[in-house]
Amino acid sequence: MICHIDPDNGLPIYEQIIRHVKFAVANGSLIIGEHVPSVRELAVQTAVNVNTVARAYRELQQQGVLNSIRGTGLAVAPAAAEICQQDRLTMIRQRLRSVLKEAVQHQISADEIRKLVDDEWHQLSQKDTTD
Amino acid sequence: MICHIDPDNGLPIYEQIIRHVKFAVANGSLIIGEHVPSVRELAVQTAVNVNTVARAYRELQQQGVLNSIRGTGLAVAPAAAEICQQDRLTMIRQRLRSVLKEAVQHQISADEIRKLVDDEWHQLSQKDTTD
DNA sequence: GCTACTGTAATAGTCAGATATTACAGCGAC
DNA sequence: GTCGCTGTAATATCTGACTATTACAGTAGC
Repeated sequence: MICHIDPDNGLPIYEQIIRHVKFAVANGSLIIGEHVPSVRELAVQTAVNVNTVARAYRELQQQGVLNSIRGTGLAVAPAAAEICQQDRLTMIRQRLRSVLKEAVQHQISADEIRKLVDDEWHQLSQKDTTD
Repeated sequence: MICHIDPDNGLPIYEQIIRHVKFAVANGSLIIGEHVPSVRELAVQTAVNVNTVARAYRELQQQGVLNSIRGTGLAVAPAAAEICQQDRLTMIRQRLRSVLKEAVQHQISADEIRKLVDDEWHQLSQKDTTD
């Protein structure tokens, strides 16, 4: 599992890890029963502290996405796929709503928003394929 | 000037105030030379600490949006309109980009995003008119 | 049983954002 | 000059996010 952390996207690091795992499960990069990277491994990989990864994993357990097998690691829970697929668009939707709320409040027009979205989307998806 | 603060939109309060003022100048709610609410007044109005408002106003001065007339208050600077109109879409664009970046990274399709945007925009603009 | 790996937890420290409180200097009106 | 407003600044305190470090218990492989 490859996990990019973006320090200035507004979300705390542990929250980004949670979302990464959920998205990975949702799109099949992580299969039920599969082990996620160990806290120490992911901590090194993302240049983040062990506790931060542990916190993310702890919350993922509480949400039923991961199962802990002490001494062995953490595996994707049976119910994870359903949970994560349901969350997939909701996670994006919530952040999107917050941005659009600001736009509406300040009389940005629907046309301007659509233009911004298309514009940014285009740039990002190009950048993504060239990475 | 009416200023809504949303504690859970990810942006710090002082940043939200800065943006509010800029948007207000950009769309003509605040005219050049006009006084913004005093730090104490806005602090009470938004249920926020005086220091937080002061910090926002300080940054707005540094950016050339406000002029301080000590003992009298803070007025919208002559250059403000131009600055704020240029910033108007950029402020939205930056937040939008961060959300879309996450979406692209996790294989959300362009169609899904457009649907989300239209959907959320529709709901928000309805809510906005009924407020 | 030893080693090496797991997760988990406690502790202490740093940093940014925000609060509460107090104080001070400048302007304007009376 | 005094009163009431303005911005500005310093202080202490709180919280959440994050880091660094250490420690401990469980599992697997040898």
